Amino acid sequence: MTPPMTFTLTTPLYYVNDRPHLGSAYTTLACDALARFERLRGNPVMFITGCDEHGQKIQRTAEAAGLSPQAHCDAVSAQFQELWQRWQISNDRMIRTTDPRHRSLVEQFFARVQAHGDIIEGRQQGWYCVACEEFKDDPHEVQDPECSIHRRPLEWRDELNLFFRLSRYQAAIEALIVQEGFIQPASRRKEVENFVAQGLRDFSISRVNLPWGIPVPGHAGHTFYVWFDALLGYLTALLEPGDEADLATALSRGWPAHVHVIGKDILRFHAVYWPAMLLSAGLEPPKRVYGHGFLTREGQKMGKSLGNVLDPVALLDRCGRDALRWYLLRDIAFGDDGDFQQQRLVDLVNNDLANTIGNLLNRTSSMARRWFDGAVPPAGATRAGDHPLAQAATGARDSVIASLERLDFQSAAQAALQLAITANGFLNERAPWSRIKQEGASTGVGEDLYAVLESARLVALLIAPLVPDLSGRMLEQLGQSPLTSGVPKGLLSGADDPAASLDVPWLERLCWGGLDPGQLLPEPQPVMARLELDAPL
RNA sequence: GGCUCGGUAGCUCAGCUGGUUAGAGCGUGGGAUUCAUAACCCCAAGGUCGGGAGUUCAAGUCUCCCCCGAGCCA
Repeated sequence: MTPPMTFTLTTPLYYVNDRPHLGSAYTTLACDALARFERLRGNPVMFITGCDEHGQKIQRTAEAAGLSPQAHCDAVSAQFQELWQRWQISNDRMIRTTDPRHRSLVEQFFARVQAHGDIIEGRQQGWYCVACEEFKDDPHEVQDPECSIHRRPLEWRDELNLFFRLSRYQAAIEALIVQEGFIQPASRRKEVENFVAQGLRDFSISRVNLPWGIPVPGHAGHTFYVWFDALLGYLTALLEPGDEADLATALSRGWPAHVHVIGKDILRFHAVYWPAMLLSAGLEPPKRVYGHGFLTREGQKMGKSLGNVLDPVALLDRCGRDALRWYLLRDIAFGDDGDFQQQRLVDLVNNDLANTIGNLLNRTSSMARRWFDGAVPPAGATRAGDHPLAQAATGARDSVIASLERLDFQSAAQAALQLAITANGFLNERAPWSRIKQEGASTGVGEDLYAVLESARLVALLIAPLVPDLSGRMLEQLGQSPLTSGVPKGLLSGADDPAASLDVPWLERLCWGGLDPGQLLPEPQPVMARLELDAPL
């Protein structure tokens, strides 16, 4: 048997121009759920996140703050690092493009592209937006043009640059992007197709007079354009801690990536420029690129000027990990734009997590303990797969897995939730609290409770990739061993010992009937507190 | 200016190739219940499906025009 291929997934490499915002947390969070899911089903995972630290914008921001660019990058990337720890993001890597090995890999990559004849010299003349780090083709205003996105003045540049011959990849990129599933969600594919159909033009990959960047070998005074070096961070990140900075080595550690998850704004770079660069260097393009939507807040764009930005750190302190993860993943269709609404957050967390799921476990465990010696009751025939709740559980499991495979966290969450709703309905229908008073009903009541406890166990397992903490607390209440979805490879005792093998694999545990009758149940404690927000976030 | 998506109950959205009284969740109102985190379960109200014209026996569902919003490209 061949070992399963490493599932490599990446977040954007966040630009360290400013402190992390909720959007970055949202993307990373979704990737974390996906990474956990893949680990749970037994695949080796390489979950990469990191920071993009070069470019003029960063240089200027650092200057404005009276810091060296490096000191500025150190400070901001430390904030990202800390944020991911607080959110318990299970990334395997956190790459910074100022990593010395990165520079070496960029040079090797550049050499390959150059050897392929895809680097030419040219004159770049035009209006440049430092905030976009991009040349603009045709500004509206003839005098004092400004960037339509950033509302900042454009700067006139006239310099000799190196160009990447993107135009040679017209056909290759066209063929790539029409592939079903390469660009996701499919609704965004057209946009890229239109762009490519207009004809790909060579783009400049170097800058002069910009010290804060990686020097271009053989071209004194030139540094690489950030968009040339940044995504190579994904390759650098593949290196093991002790590896030499060698491109071939990196490639052997999990390339191509299964999916680059990015915000919709940078889809073009990931779906067009980057694959072309990879092809030029003789490397495989990623299997898919997923451009997710953006978050607004109470219907409005978040921005410094409006003063309505949500600070991910403060948010976490106020609401907790489970609440935020659940709300963001369960209520917002990942591919679409979504609106962050405080009331909605509270409603869903309390309804879904505290009332429906948490209370289901609580009430059932309480009854089982009271009437069945503090333990899981005898299952009788309910342990067979034809019980109505067993059927519901199987459906929920299939749906969760299928949904997560297509990054549809919303459907996955709803499928798991539906199982809890069904179990609550079943409980009400059977009314064990009334039946237990009847003579000789104990066996039947026990079986009903078994079925519901078993459903709760499966709900706990199903929500593990989405809300691992809550999942863990539920399993604990059921006397079950914990899952290890969040353990990056490097932190496992044996490097070759995938998390899944530490105990019974997740997929096996997802089978009906796994709960052992007689298993002692701890004293019920609410697994999810209701969220009370007295003041606006 | 060109192109692409949206505009369906208070809110967020489902409604496939046109076909009986337009659906879900949340919110709201009511009922039932007591095992449980004032939780669970059941029921109800609420929409001239952005506007107009057209095709059709029949249109949120197709065609055209207009209005509004978002986005990509220029």
